[in-house]
Amino acid sequence: MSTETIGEKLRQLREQNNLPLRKVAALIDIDVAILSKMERGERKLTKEIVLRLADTYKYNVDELLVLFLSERIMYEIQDEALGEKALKVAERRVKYLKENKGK
Amino acid sequence: MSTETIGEKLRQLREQNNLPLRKVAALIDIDVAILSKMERGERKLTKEIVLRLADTYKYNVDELLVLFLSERIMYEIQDEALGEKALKVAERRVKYLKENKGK
DNA sequence: ATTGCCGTTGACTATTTTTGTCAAATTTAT
DNA sequence: ATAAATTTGACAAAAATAGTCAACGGCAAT
Repeated sequence: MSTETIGEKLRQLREQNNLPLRKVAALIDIDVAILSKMERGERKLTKEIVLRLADTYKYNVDELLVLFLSERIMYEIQDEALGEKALKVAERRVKYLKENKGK
Repeated sequence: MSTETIGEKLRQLREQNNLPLRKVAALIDIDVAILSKMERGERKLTKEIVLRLADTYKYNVDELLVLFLSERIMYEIQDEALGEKALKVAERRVKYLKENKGK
């Protein structure tokens, strides 16, 4: 199962491409320090950065985005006893909205 | 199905208790304007406020918290095509973490 | 029409969180 | 050892959030 964080995944991709932080940071136009922190989960990623990295590594964007979003979701319910219930409710509500989209 | 927002739910509860914003705001120690905005979804609620309101209205805390959390979750994936997938992945990951809690 | 009560709105400030920049320190590889 | 790569922390800038306040509008009763 995909138990890795998106940061770990991104570092893995970078290493597979044999690219140093320095180069990737230059390519996607952010500071090396920030990229380093993002890979290690010390800084939050943004959707924009994820997109640029997917492009840089030529990797499946959707897979990365799902990982990215799921992590943001998990962040919202961290340490919450009712987290799982909230997730289920959110799912039902999203589905409901979709069915009745546009009213 | 619970299709209402937590703001709507809270307003409903307040009205059922025949309490004016003014009084509830005083009870939970926030400004009337803020409470008004929270009930209408113009301002985000905080967990703390939800707890105080549940207490004020003597209403099921967990139900309100789940509603509150699910809304925060939905906020994270709003307009995201991959939202539902991300929710499912988040669920699986949360379960995984739970099973291996404490490592 | 005035008073009183309730809720809404917007402008403003303060506070907190997030983001960006940089250089020094540490680690890793050659 | 030295050079490249990465990590770390301090600091400033910017953005998001939260709080305060007063004016405004609706409505009912008189």
